[in-house]
Amino acid sequence: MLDKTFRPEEVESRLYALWENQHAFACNPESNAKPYTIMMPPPNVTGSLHMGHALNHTVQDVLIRHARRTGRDALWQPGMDHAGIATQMVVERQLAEQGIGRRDLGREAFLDKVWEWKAESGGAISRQLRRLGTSPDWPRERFTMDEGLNAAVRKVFVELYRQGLIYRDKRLVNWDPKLGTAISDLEVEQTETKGKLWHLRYPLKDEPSRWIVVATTRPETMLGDTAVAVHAEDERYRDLIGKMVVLPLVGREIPIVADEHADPEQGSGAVKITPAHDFNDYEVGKRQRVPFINVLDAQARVLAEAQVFYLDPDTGHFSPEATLEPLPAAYAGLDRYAARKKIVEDLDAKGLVEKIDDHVHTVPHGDRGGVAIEPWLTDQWYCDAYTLAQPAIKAVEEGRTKFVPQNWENVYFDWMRNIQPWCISRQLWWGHQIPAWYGPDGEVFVAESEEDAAVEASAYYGTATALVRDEDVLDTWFSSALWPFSTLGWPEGQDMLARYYPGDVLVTGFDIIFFWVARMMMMSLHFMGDVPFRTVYIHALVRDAKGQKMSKSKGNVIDPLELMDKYGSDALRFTLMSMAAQGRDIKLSEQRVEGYRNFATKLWNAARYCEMNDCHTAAPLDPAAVSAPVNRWIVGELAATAAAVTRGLEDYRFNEAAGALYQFTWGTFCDWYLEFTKPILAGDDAALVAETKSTTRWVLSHILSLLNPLMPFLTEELWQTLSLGNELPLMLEDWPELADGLADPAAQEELDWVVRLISSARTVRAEMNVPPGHRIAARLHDLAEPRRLWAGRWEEVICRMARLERLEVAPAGEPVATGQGVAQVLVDEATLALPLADAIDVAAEVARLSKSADKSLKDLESIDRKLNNPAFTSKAPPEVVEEQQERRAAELARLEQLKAAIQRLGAPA
RNA sequence: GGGCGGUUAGCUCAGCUGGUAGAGCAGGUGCUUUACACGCAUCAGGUCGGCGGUUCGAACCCGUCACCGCCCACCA
Repeated sequence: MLDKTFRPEEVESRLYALWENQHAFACNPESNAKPYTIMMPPPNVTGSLHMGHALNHTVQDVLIRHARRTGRDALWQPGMDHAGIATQMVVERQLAEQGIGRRDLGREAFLDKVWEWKAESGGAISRQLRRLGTSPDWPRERFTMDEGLNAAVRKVFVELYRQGLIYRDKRLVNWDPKLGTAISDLEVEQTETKGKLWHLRYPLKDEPSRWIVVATTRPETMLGDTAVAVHAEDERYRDLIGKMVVLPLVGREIPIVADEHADPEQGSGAVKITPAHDFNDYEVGKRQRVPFINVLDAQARVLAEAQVFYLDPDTGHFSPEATLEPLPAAYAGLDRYAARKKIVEDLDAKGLVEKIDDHVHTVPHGDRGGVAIEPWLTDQWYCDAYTLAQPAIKAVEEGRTKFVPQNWENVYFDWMRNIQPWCISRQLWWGHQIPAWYGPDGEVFVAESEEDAAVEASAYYGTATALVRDEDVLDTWFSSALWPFSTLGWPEGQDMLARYYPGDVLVTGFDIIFFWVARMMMMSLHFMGDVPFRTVYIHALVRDAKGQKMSKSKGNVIDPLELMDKYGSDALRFTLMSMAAQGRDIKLSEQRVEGYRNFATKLWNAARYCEMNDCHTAAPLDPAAVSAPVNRWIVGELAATAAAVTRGLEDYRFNEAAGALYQFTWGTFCDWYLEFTKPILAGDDAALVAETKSTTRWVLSHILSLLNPLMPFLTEELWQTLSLGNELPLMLEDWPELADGLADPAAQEELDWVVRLISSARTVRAEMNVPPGHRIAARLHDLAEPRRLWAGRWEEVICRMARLERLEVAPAGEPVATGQGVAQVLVDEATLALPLADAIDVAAEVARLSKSADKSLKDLESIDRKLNNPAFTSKAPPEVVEEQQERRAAELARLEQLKAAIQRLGAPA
């Protein structure tokens, strides 16, 4: 006998082990079945399961479990991402606790530490994903730094380099001074910051008593100023264009130039130009051909000597070597903020600070390190994303890859059509080291191995020459971009690729459309010649109550593991599926999870009831051959539910699949069918009992089967405990495919009528405050017998109603019961008279019926307004008009009945 | 500045092709009805953000305004 409640903690690990032992998650490359592929977005090796993962992986698991059960050869490719910056930060932080810096260890030893860390604590998340019940093909798990994937990365890098799509360039990058690395545009977050706007006086060279005022939010960068720009049309400064100013504190002579960048409306209208420390100034510097002067080191401290670079106007490249120029010793080694303070003080002391305004502006910050980004002039590797983007744009335009919901395509297009060069090098150690080697003269040799590079170098130099490998590693997203094919063995093996590429669907949140989806599209199209997946399903982001992204640093995380401990994985999964239709945000409430835990318990108890009544051992059912109306009805309802669930899963409308199951299981099967059939099971019509038990078993089995992808543990446990299948676990059983035509409209209408009759009777009881135990000798009048399937079998209805409602229904045909003590219930053409004797308050009953009559009258008027409107009858489709006419007739009849009922109570209608 | 999404019951949200506004939770009332109190029954609760338009008919389509949120760009 089943326990009273489902205890997930006792079931989940046992069933999960069972599935894994039976290789139930494995794809089968040998089979003839049509493949179905989902590439798991590889979680960070540092990650722990958060709500976003839970949603993302539940969606994928539901899809893959459904595909598997519809006979597809399903591959859910799992894996993990090495997460360059995140992982290196974790390990560095641990080392820092022991007072060790990564440079103390050196590259090799540090990387050993990272691998050690990965072996010990990396991959906690894959255990947590198991906890969630996910069913990827675990033995095929890949890591972005597996040797096979490393080879793919090297090959892609080398090929793109040879095709001119990867190149090295000196330009301004987003530099994170805390992490000491370049980062891409996407890793920069704009943060609104309260700052100051300093108005500084720059004296003219020829007239030292006269000055031009520039406004800046970053006074410390003045050390690298190489011009002052004003607008050509600006009357205030027109006469100054072409004159020189002497840069205070530094003494450098710099020109006042006319440039469109200067906006007369902003600041003082004159803007200092620091081409090596500001992206706009960089462009101005190129236009005005002024020097680019770097004044900061990698930690954003002021240099002792500025590095001056000149741009060659012909080649567009910088001078390879910097010319050094001394900077004031007072600032050397100061952090940029300390330097700012001191520089402002020193300028003020000289009377060169005109004014200081409060100023709110947005400042770029690194998304990992959290410090302000420094635009910094360095040599980095770039990928020509523009060229790679063109086929990726076309593929979506042509519908070879579709976004669901489709509106995300616009986001994708906007970004792709304005795509910038992708900075792919990072000054980190953990990651794929760039396969580039330098000769003594700086000549670069890009090759898949050191040996190959050496061969190229000797050819180039004419003799064997020592090479030094580029120290940088690649952006983590570079290897992620190859994930759809690198995990399938590219470039070595082609078999898995041929079978499982391209994937069917990619499931992800919109926050990584740019980071990942776009780049997979670009790389896959370039190297595989085909899209990486046919569909991109974009789900909502799970946020906190304020709409903030959940993050550990904000401390606003709801932990899915805690929810699973408390309510079970199935409840969490079902909750997430029920909410999957929402817009962009999911605000998760624990109450909701609790509600679906209750749903799990409800189903559990329905199964327990079936077990107690030996329904689980009943004979198999041919659903087309059922005869009793109540059984025909539930079979039809189940068939409709199955169709809704299948449709929901196929259309990525998970909430509808979940909703249909919830509604049917609780609201139809438990609330009505099981109650209807209790008297049957207690009766002595052996054939009817047998059919009802078989039907009950059949419906329960189908509920479990349809619910299985959403609630794999509970359904599997019941399936196996009650022996509802044969040897196969439920997760490998065929998906229910029900024949058309199981719906029986007559039975449906009949049962619907009974439901309404009983509900109405209950309402009367409740509103009239009839004591619960009070039995009522009710009478049913005016039944249109020919319409009723059960016209000759009233005992069934009586039996049910007597049991459920403590009514004793007299056979039809007896005179209408009237009088002061009789409440009346109308259901379609029939009237149920409930003699309540002293229990009833006549005035209250009249009021109740009058309220119904009023509503009926109002509805009738509203329908009449429509029908009396010639525009409606002439323009609306005939079926809509007809529908309204039918409604009118029904409403009119109901009104008459209500009036009659009120009259029978002795009150004027 | 450009774009996207949202505004429906007290709360969280569904509502697909325009045709009688829904669910869960919370709330009120009543139930030791032998599957389930993680339950059963029942009730109440709505100007579908405002205004205008299209339409026979608008929560839904169009315009506009307000507020909330997100993305991109810029920010002297």
